[in-house]
Amino acid sequence: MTASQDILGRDRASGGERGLSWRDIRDDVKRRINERVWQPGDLLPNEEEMAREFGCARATVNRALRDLADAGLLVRKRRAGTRVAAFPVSKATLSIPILRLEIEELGAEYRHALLGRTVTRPPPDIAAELDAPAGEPMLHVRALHFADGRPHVYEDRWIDLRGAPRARDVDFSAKNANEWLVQNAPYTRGSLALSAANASAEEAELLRTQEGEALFIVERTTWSGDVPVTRVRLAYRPGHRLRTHL
Amino acid sequence: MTASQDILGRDRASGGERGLSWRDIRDDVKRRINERVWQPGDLLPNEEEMAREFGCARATVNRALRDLADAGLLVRKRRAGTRVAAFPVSKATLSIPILRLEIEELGAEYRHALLGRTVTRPPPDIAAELDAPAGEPMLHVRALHFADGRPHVYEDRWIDLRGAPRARDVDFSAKNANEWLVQNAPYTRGSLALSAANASAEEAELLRTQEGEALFIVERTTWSGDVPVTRVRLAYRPGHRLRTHL
DNA sequence: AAGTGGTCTAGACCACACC
DNA sequence: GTGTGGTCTAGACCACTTC
Repeated sequence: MTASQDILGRDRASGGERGLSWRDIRDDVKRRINERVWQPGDLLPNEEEMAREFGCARATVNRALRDLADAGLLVRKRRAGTRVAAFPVSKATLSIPILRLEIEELGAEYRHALLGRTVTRPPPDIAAELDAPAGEPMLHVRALHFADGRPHVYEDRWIDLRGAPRARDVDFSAKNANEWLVQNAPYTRGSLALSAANASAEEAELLRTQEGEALFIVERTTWSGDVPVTRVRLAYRPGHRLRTHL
Repeated sequence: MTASQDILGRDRASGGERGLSWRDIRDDVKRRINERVWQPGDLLPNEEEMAREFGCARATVNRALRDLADAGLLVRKRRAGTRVAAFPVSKATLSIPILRLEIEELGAEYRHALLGRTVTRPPPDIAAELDAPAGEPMLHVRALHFADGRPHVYEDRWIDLRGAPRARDVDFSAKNANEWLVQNAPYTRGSLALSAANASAEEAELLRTQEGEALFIVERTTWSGDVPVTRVRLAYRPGHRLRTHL
């Protein structure tokens, strides 16, 4: 049996069947981009050629390059080939767990308080955001979520009873609306907006801070097909950071 | 030639080779979860069985289920099988382009102004965040980015000259630091934090707003291996929203 | 020990974009 | 038309986890 080396310098028996893993290839391509062997805008060899160079199947190269393209490092087009992105876009994935888990993962004790529950017509901006008829009454739920007894998030939520009819009969003082909806009102699409806002007098009092303090705001709206499900505005206590890695 | 129907009710010629696409399978599984055929926590059939049901190769089922697991809808473990996530985590992908493109995509004209460029020792919190020696001098760059002549973002950036040595000789009044670094100082890992802060007097003046206004803050730190590259704090003008979909 | 997902292979055809 | 990535297949072996 003769021995050979693949492009990464690994010894491979010539009779060996299994080549490099797609992670190996991904990492090597990433390295070449970082070391500027392939510069922004450069055209990479096609998949077949890379498969030959790496000594693996084309599907393996495809998996590796697809991964890098998903990460924003490569731009792939049929016929045009694969290029290093001219401006590699940082893509960060925000995982947004239910509030209880978010707080418990901080090592804090979770508690919530229902502040209000009414069925009423939402203000026009809320109805418009949900693409709902203006006159449609919705369930309006307001709650405060605590971490170790301190107010952590103020939740202001509108629930469309057509998208989540069973919500009408749920006791949201026992099970919070956030958690109930995640498990019982699946959505097919949603929008998310992150911003900053000065605390109103009411928000300041609830979050035990001063009026005007900068609050981190998360607004989420979800639909099931074309039917609105829910729209929520979360106001976090001052100093809160949403962290992730790149 | 006889005809049969696959599980989705499509007619398939019995001699036909090609089954459903992984997207078809993904969508059908997603539909069953939304319609609560499979409920949170439920165990799904294994890949081989699903491949038989769908009339496709196991690899195709794998691709579909892997996609749903990446999206947070399924939890997959070897030997234990595939389950519907008990608390489907919303995962949102934030694409963070360079500031010029972000502004141009709003349909606005981009311009930037260099406010300052010095080589000095960073304050302790910056050095700590970067895991850099406290005494190490860094390049400190401050700039304002305009959209249609209005201040849009205030950028306060520290550049570690060990991670990006060539930055010392770049004219950041011609090419902004954000763009230059993206193309010339690749990183292997980074952290991102989103928060809210009240505008300082200086920030208010630069962004042409009032002191105390709530500003949306993005802080990004990147390293190349263990070497710090850069740390930037972006303060957006009041009202800015970072949007994405779920 | 056994069952599950994870991955790789070799080959094939397809879809799209550019010519 | 032609070249590229996109996907599917059938089979195989592996890695991990639970039994």
